[in-house]
Amino acid sequence: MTSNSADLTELSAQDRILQTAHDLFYRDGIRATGIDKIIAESGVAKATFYRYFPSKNDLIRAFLDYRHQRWMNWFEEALARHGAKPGGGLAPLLPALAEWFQNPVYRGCAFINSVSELGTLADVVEISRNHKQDMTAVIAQLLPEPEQREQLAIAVAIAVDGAIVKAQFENQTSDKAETLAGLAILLKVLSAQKAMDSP
Amino acid sequence: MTSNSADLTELSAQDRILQTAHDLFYRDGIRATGIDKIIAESGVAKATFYRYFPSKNDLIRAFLDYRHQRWMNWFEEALARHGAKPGGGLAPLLPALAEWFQNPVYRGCAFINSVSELGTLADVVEISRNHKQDMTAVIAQLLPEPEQREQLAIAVAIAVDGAIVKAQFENQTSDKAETLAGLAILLKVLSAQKAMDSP
DNA sequence: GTGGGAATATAGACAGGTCTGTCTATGAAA
DNA sequence: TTTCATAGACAGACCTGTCTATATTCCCAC
Repeated sequence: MTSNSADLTELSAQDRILQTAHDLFYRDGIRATGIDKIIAESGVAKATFYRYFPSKNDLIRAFLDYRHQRWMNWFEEALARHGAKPGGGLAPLLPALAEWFQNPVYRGCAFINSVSELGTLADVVEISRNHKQDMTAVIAQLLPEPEQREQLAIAVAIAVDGAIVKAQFENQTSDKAETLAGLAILLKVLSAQKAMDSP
Repeated sequence: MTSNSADLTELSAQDRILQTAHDLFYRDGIRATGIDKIIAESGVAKATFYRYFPSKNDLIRAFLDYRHQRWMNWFEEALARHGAKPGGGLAPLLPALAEWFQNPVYRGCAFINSVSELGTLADVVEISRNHKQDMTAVIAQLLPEPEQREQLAIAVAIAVDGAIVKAQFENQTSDKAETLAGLAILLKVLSAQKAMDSP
């Protein structure tokens, strides 16, 4: 999920804007990033910017959609890399998330950040809610038991979101050990949930 | 934890500013709230504002300290109201948090929101980290086992933070049933953790 | 080959709004 | 008189969005 800003030259103007906005919005915050900065760093003219994104709010929505796509792709790919199979259990979650948390550009979940920052915009909240639902659906695929799978997936997603937040509070250069240890406990007890409930 | 804006008349100018800022920052966001709006709603003059808060950043820090105090007081009081005793277990957590999540002005955790919005300000992150440590310490008091109490408290705090975030994504007027059900599962399995580990 | 038009792009001036912070003038209470 | 307060003008920075002028490339017709 690294963004290679050096590769902007081969992209269309629209993609350059979107990728630059993605990086700056994620790093510094949406409101903290003026459109002139995006324009300067993506190397487009103002008229081009407004051709593709008629307003900043349009760009914000595009950013969230783009982020959703990228993140979901990464999430599923990282889980698979760590051995995920349908119904195979929660084990791949921890190393996959560790990968993300330990990325030097990590600054939490773009959707949580956006709702925090722009919670008064209904479509930001809607997009973010949908993102979390999709994340929860992927987690549900990991769970072995069809019974109460949805409920358990929600509980796991809550644990994941909590870890995402806590990792954001840890020093950026740290290995997020405390967060990962706490999440490990949660995933362990949630995995053991079925053993307890099985007759 | 209701703020009664109608009671501002009996407060000092400084407290009026602080309380007004608290309400507006929490409701709309810090950057979304200009100082002129705080000034207008607290009924002070600009010179008075700057007498007590030499810059907006000073006000933000004061807001976070004030919020910390208020929230921690509420948290401990709500747990006690729901039957909390040292070592008495996690049961009071769910109703206490339900109380908060179901408050019509609920908009998540001010500290999570602030880090999301202003993550580039080091002292905002520091204050927020300290807040979470204090919250975790209160949670630790609920746990019965001295062994691994710190680790378990961290896991519980992660679950709580996840629920805080998810409740913010639910519709503001809803009863946050999905979040509370998910959190209930987490607290149940975490509470059962000791039973599993005890010989 | 040349010229013209269309499409897309660049650089950036400009208007108007919002924001933070500085400051003046005045008023009220002790 | 001192202290603390009010109302609000003002400067400068930043922001979003509108618009002008210009440049480049491609395609087509002559």
